[in-house]
Amino acid sequence: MSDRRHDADGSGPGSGHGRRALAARLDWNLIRTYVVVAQELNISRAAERLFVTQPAVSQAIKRLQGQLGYTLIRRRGPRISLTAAGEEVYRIAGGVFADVSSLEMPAGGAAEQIVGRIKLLSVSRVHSARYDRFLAEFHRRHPRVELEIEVMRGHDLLVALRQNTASFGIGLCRVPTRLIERRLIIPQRYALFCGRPHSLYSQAQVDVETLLHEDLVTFTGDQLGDTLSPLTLFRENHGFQGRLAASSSNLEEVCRLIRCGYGIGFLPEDAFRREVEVGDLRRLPPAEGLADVDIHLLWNSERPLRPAEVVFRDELLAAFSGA
DNA sequence: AGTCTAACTATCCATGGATG
DNA sequence: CATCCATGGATAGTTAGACT
Repeated sequence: MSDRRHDADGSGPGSGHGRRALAARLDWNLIRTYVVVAQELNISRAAERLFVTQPAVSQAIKRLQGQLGYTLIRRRGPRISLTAAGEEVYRIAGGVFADVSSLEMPAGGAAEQIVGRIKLLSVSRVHSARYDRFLAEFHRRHPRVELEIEVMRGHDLLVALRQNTASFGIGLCRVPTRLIERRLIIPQRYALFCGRPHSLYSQAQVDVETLLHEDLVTFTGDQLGDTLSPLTLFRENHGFQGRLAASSSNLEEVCRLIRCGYGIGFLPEDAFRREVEVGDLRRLPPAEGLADVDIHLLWNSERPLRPAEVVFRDELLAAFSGA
């Protein structure tokens, strides 16, 4: 959107004579779009990552080729591939984005004093005393590193990391995923809960058999069988037959629905201890919990990390290494 | 299945006239 | 002279349907 109508200098794309320098007329948004296409080698997937439709990406590539004056992508039946020029543009664009990223760190930052900004995407209710201790210690050691934390759904978090819009993610990533590096940091155990209005809340003795026919409150992700699928497996293995009474993709809302008596539901045990203590929730059997759904530190494997990000990652992983 | 094309809509922004 | 507002051109987006 940055350079509309400014090509109205009488020279069409690729016309050669009397036009402004490439750097002045190039629409950098098109480069960003192209980088995603080159990574995905699939226009539809690139469109998904960029939150636009497939034709929008197709047209953007055409415009970029028009501005550059040469072909970047060739079609082979239903597939696309990069031309030699396309490979070169991708290589150069990667360097440009790394350089632009480094602008976020003020020039001349003292070598011994790490300066910069870290944008962290996190799923809600990450509960870990060690994580809190790390954040406190990190701030004490690097007071000039600014930290921004944005809470979002697990799936959105992965999409945002692939788009390179944040430094790191703190979230679920059960299986290796394209473009995402992951390191386990916080093991998390899910257990069954019910709320105060639920009939089981005040029942003296509750066994697992009783639970099998209760209505369920679940994560939307659980229904889709993605990041929380160990819970789906558990549900199948134990033959839960209750109907789905309510669902949400947001942990807080799942907790609210359970608290309001919609049914029994799975929640991360440590994150909701407080609700149990104040009597809003009751922890149900089995005592050993249901499934482990671990929290990972996540980042884009193709992102060139800035100094503050390298320090953050290394110190976080060190803080979580060992028992 | 994946991509392209055509037709249409939405948005941005330069321009110019009206107004205080 | 500054500000506001209407207008119109250019561009980027969308959907629907055709093409490879």
